[in-house]
Amino acid sequence: MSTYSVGQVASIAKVTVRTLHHYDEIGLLSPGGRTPAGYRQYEDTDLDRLQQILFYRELGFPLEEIAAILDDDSVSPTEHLRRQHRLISARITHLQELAAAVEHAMEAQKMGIQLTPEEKFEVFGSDYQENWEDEAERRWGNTDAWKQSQRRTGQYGKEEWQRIKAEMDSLNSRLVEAFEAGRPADSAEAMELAEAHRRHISDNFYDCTYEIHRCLGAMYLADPRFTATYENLAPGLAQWLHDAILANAEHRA
Amino acid sequence: MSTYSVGQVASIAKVTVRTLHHYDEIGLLSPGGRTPAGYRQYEDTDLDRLQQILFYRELGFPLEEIAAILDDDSVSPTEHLRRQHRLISARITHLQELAAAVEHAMEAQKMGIQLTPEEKFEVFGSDYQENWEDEAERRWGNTDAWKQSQRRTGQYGKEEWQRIKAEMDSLNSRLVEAFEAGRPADSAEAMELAEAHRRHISDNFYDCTYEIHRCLGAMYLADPRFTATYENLAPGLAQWLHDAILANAEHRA
DNA sequence: GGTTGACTCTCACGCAGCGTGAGGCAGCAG
DNA sequence: CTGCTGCCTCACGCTGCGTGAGAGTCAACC
Repeated sequence: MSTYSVGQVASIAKVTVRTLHHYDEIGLLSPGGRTPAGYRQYEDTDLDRLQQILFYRELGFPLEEIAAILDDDSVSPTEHLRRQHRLISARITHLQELAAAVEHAMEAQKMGIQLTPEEKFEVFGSDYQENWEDEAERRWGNTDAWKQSQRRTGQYGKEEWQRIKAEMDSLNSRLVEAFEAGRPADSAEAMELAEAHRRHISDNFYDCTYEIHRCLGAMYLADPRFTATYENLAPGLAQWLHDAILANAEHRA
Repeated sequence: MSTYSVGQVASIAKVTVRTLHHYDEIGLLSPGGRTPAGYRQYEDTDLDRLQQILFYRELGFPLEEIAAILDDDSVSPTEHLRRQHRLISARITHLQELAAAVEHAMEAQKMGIQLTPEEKFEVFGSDYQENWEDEAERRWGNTDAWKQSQRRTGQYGKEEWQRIKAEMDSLNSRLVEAFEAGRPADSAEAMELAEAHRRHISDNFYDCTYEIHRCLGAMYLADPRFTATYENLAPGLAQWLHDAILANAEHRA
């Protein structure tokens, strides 16, 4: 088994020596051994690991995350490769969307059309990273709702979640208000709130059709995980919201 | 011509307020004006520029370079779009090479072939003109998403939840078994498991009609909070369970 | 053996691109 | 006039290295 010095590894992998030092420092990639003089000696297994590191780095993962991924013994090398392939594909898809958006912009410019502010930034929401914990995709990655929500939520940072939560809270307080004011669930106001609720989901998670929204309404009554949320706000609210969602779906369909 | 506050721009373009402040600080994107109180007021042209910035940023350009590119008056807007398209295409090509390399590695692994060190890193160097050092695009909200979903389920009575969970686990392992044995989703076995699933919900949570069960099946695909559960058990299980639930509902109705 | 030049080591500071408060004013609702 | 939300300006912190400084190491050539 041959060994390599930092410089050799650096030139093979096309990274700088400093980078290798850094990876050693933070424990991401420590060489198999050292010479008596203290020179780092990398082995073939270290090269393999470095390759993996560079793959994930190229895909935008922070080094800490990469360490966690690679040190997870429950994942076989083959699975790693599959995962990488999946991630790359996702990234490619995203870039293709970007390209399409650029083409779109070119056409709009030619025709002298003005895009709305929201339109202009649509593509930036979609992302290429996904939760490496769930080994999903391939066969069923074509279900749109899943793809969408996964793509979107995966990219949300703290501020996004705070924003979503803030929107949710404001929506909820409006729900409570209308409910406590005694508005019937099939009133115009209630239906509008239900519609806002649906849009909130569509905007932030996945395309929520009336069909799916109806299902959600049923869940709010049926599943205690959801019921608790609304019943804590106001007793009877879960039922009321459910009815409002139904009325709204009926009304718009 | 309408104007926008930092917060509005931030939510439209899906960047943080801090980012906009930063771009203002370094002179990359200064708002068209300020209110008497010092509030930043962005105009439509600022939004256009921001869009360009985000494009180039996504492609890994350092901000300083982006400023130089955008402030070069000798380049027409149309030229910019064309350039962006070229850059995106180049990046896609590179990623496709990466993907091919991964496939190559997978084959080598299957066959038990050892790649030479140089071979392993070939793709990382392949000279392509621009400096594609991917600046770390670190937006990583997944953990928060996960925490959120955890928090919701945490609202139960503990003991009861444990019993239910035990039952659920046993049911799940039977699902995994059947799924990994390759049973089709419309087989008798699959449908019976789906029926058991429905009964488990009926017994422990709520009256789960076939109608609601169908909804649940859809939710398992659409909502990541549910999907994660099943996909973690076995990749593809969410889809399979969804199909089995549908088949069962069809069958009994 | 001595010298040279390429290579390596360990600090240690610097820089980009923001994240994340702290502390304080602005503007509107009740 | 009080409270809430959004905005402001510092200013320090973090990641992922780049870039020397100062010193030891190694193989080669004289």
